[in-house]
Amino acid sequence: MQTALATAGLPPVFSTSLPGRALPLSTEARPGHRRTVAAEAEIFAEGDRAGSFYKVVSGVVRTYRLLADGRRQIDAFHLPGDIFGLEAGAEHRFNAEAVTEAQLEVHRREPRALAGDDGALAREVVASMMRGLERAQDHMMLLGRKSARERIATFLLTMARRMACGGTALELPMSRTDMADHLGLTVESVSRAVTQLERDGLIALPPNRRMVVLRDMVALADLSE
Amino acid sequence: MQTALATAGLPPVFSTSLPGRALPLSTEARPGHRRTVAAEAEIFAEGDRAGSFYKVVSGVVRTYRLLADGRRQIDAFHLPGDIFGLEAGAEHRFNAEAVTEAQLEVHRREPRALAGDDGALAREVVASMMRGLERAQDHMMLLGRKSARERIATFLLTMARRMACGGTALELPMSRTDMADHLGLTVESVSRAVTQLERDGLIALPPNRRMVVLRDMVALADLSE
DNA sequence: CGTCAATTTGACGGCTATCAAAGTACGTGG
DNA sequence: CCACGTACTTTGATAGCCGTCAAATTGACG
Repeated sequence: MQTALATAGLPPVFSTSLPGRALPLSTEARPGHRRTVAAEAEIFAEGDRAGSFYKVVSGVVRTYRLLADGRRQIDAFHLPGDIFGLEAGAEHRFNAEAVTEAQLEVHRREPRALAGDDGALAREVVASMMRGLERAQDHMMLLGRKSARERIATFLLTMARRMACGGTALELPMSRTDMADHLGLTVESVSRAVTQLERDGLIALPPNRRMVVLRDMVALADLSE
Repeated sequence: MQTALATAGLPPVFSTSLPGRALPLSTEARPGHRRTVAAEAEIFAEGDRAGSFYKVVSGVVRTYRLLADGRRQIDAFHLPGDIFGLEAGAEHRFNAEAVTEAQLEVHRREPRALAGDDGALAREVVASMMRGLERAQDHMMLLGRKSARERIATFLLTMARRMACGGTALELPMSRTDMADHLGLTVESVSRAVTQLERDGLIALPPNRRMVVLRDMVALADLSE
C-alpha cells in the first residue's frame, strides 16, 4: 500500500500501476518466463552477463557481494513482487541466491521488452528501482549509525512490514548468518541482540528459531528511531 | 566515461545521452532554472514538499538524514552532473546542504517537464538513479564490512575517480566531520586512519588538510578490495 | 600577531568481533 | 516411537577496534 502512496503525484516514468508486492503479478502477454530455483541455489553470480533481470513471484532471494577475503554483505532480501538483477552495465555486480525455494519471473533486458506493453513494465521497473534506492538509503543509516540492538529492531520491523504478516508474529525466512551479513554484524552479535530483545520483553522467541513475535512495537520503533 | 560504458546496451529508459558529469549541461530549452547556494546553506530539509529535484552544476552538495538523537548519516556527496532530491513520495526524505558554494539546476517534478524534451531529461534522471543505486550498494559494503582504514582508502579512491583530478592529488571539498558521517565513523577515527595511511606512505598530506596526494594507488586499491 | 575553528593526538572505555564450546531443533535411521 | 547425528543457534571468555572525552596543535584569517 505504501508503494501506491509513495508514487502518487509522480510523472509517468516514476509512477507504477503495480500497487504492491502481494497483488497478482501482471504477467499477461509479457515475454517474461518462469523459473523455479531450490533453496540455496545460485541464480546468477558477480561477473555473469546481465542479460536478464528477475521478479520474485514466491520465496525469498538474497543479493550479495564479497570482499577478496570472503567478507560478505547482503545488500537486500527480495520478497515477492520485488525486482532484482537489473544492472546498468553489461555484467551483474552481485551474486544472487535463493534463500528459500523461489519462483521467479525472468525478463530479458531488451529495449522492446520494456518499451512494449504500453510501458507498464518499464514503469514498474523504474518504481522498483526507486524503492530499491530508498531501501538502500535506509540501510546505509542502519549500517553507518545504529547499534546492534537498533539494527535488529529495525530489521524485524522492516521485515514485518514487508511480509505484511497481519499479526505481530513473523517467520524469518533467513538464517542468523544471513541476517548478520545483511546487518553488518557477526552471527554471535545477532544472536546476542535478539536474545537481549527477548529478555527485555520487546519480542518473544518460540522454540522454532526462525519465528519472532513482536511484543512491543512502540519500543521497537523507538529503537529504530 | 564509465557512465557511458555502464549504460551501453541498455534499453532507452536506462541509457542516457549524458556521458559524464563534466560535460556541458544540456539545459537548452528546458524548464529548469538556476539557483546558487552559499556554502553550508540548506537546500531542502527532510519533510519538505518534494516539488523539485536538482542537478549540480558546480560545487558540492551533501544529502543526509538524522536519527532522533542527532546521529547523522550522509548518504552521498553530489558532484557536478549529479542529480539529487528526487523522491518517490511527496516529501523529501533527506536534508540537503551545500558543502561548498554551489550552482544548481532546479527541475520541477512534473509529468510534462520529464515527458517533454524527447524524454532526454527523463532518461538522464533514470540513469542518474541507477548510478545512485550503484553507489549506495557500494557504500553498503563499505559501511557493513570494511575497517576504518579500508573505508578511508575506498573513499579517497572514489573521490579521486569522481572528481577526475588528472593526477594523484585531490582537494577534498568536505570537512573531516562530513567524511566521518559519510563513512560511519567519528571525526577522530577518520583523522587517525588518514594519519596512519600517511605514515604507511600510501598518501601524503600537504599542510592544507583538505588536500590529499595518493602515493600508492595499488596499495589503496588493495585496501578497497 | 592574535583569535578561532578545524584537526590531530592522547587516554581510556565499551561495543562488537573473535575464538571456543555447549545447547537445541530437526531429520534420519533403527 | 525413539536414539542419534548434524547444522544452526546460543552462550561464554577474551581481545581489539573504534568511540568517547579531553587537550594540544595546526592552519586560516583578520
